[in-house]
Amino acid sequence: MPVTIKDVAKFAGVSIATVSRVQNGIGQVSPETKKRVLSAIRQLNYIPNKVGQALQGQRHAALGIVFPDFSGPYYSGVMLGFENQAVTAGYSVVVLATHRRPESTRLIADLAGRVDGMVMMDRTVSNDTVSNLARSGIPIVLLARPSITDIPCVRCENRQAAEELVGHLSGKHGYRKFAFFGNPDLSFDVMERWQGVQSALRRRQLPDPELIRCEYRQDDGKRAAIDLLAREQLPDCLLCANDELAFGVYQAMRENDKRIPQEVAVTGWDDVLTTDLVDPPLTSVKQPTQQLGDVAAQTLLTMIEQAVKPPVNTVLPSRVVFRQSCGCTTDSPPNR
Amino acid sequence: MPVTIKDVAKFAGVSIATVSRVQNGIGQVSPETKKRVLSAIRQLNYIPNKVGQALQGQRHAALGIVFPDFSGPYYSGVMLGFENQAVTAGYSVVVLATHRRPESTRLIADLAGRVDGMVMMDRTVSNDTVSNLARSGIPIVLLARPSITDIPCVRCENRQAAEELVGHLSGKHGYRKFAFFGNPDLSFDVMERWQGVQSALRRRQLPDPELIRCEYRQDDGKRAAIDLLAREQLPDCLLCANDELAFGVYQAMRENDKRIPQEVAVTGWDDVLTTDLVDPPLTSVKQPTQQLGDVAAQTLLTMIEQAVKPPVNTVLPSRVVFRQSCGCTTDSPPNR
DNA sequence: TTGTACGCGTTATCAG
DNA sequence: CTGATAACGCGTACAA
Repeated sequence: MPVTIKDVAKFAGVSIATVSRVQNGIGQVSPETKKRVLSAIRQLNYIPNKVGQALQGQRHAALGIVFPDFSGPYYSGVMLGFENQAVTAGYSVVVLATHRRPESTRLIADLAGRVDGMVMMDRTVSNDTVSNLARSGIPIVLLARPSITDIPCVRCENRQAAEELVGHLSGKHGYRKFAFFGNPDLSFDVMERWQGVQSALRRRQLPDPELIRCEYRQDDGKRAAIDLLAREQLPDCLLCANDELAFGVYQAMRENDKRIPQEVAVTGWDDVLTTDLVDPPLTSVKQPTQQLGDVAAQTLLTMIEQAVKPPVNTVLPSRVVFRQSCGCTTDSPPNR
Repeated sequence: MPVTIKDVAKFAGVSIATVSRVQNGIGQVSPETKKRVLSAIRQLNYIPNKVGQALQGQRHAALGIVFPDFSGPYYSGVMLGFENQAVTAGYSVVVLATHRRPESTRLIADLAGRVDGMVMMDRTVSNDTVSNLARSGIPIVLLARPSITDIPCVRCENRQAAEELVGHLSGKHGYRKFAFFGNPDLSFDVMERWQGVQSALRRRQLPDPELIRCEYRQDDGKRAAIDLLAREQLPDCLLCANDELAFGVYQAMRENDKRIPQEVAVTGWDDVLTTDLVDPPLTSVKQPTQQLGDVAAQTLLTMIEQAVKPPVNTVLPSRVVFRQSCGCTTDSPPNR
């Protein structure tokens, strides 16, 4: 049903090659036939078939991006940056969320067959799968996930932010007993945050933090906090691996009439849009999500188009934003 | 560089057709050669090329989805539902955000060339462009946008929700002067919400609401609210076209020491994740975003696979969630 | 049971 | 300047 170059050629009374020449502006065509061809193209509303082009040109003009999930503003930020760069460079974007599906390895292999390069985020598949894929020749960039062999990776700084956060909480507010909400095994970022918090406390000779293992959604944080409230004594401060967990903790505290930060301080991570509107405003660590997508796309495009090796490690800076949930009375950053 | 069916055939010492037969389980192959072929496939790590398959099968095995933008939890909800259905049905998902780009018409035509069907959301391109595209034969589903000719559309209910919202605000709280934040020209949903509010007020013989024209982001709401605060008298209640606008209004009110809902009531729309955690908890209208994506994908798949005409109009129910920003003292829904 | 040959839509090459 | 033809990778009639 769709109109092909063949149809145009027949309609204009010329050869396929001539239509192609006009279409792509390559080679010599007499003004007269050119006009005839262009008119035929317009009348038939001919659009070159992408699949034919891909097959002949050995190029998909598409980039893939693999997420573990989609929920939350973190992912939309990354996607926004990635899509923007890709489309500007003339590529389509194919998305895939693994959702911890058992067949995700197959799905990713499929994806690799329809794109010129792909970005893989965090714990989407095993290192082995990534290595195999990379060895097969397709350009790959890792996102929020450590580099494997020499596959480039782009991520946010976590350890120094943890250091700054803990320094403030212990130094300015005098907290000693910390708990960390999150599951380091589920995400490389969470792992780094947890380790950063641990070493920052050790460096100050403070007690080791307690790990409250929970997933990454609001409900998970709420449940974990309710469990915690059953104890006789609360920690001084709850460090949450992301803002959604912190919001869940807020719910649990509100429903149990516990006041933040008077009875327990809370901090988040990512600094999503509404952190300054919740009650109390949430102290969090700002991540440059959109830039993360930007840089990942640019790195990938460099690999594809120039066949030049991009930097293996790109680390984007994070920044702690102090608000009132940590015990501060104003929203401004502290003078250190 | 990638290994093709040709390579496998040569390696196994059989014809291309035989490899294809084994690969797709169609036709008769002797157990012996089958084993040889399978071993070759494994050893060479052969993965059928999607482009070749697409060209020969006249099928992309991909769906497209076009957003005006990506920001915010509303879009990620829709995307989540859509991607899930598509992948389950064996399709890849190609995303595109128009961002009011001037070349969006071309970008969408491009997209149409690499998918089997596409969903177009809200005000991404003109009705004419959509009609042309549909006439060219590609299955299209409209999302949060009225049906054009007989192109199926999926959307959320708005007018009845507006009626319920206004009924509560005027009936229970006695508000009379309303202002509506948003730009009805930018989105069909906003248009319906605005019209719904207008007629609900008219039906009650209350003064016409004032339209405060602003875009859809938090900053826009904040700016518009600051302008409003310069007046001598505020309206009784500010109805925001989405939650982000409402959050912006919150910021403006907080910075100017105005109390919600005592000095002015505020409501949002969409009911994103943190509406119950802001101060005060935001009264909003819950939209089934994920289901929106689900149903859109299913409708599209019906059109593609069964060549059967799906329902032209699918309207999913919305639900008002009453919290404290409208003047209620508890978070539970009112008894009407 | 297996192999040959063609078509899908495009671009590139080569001969005229 | 133009047209015929090969090639990309795959599936599938058709022939052996």
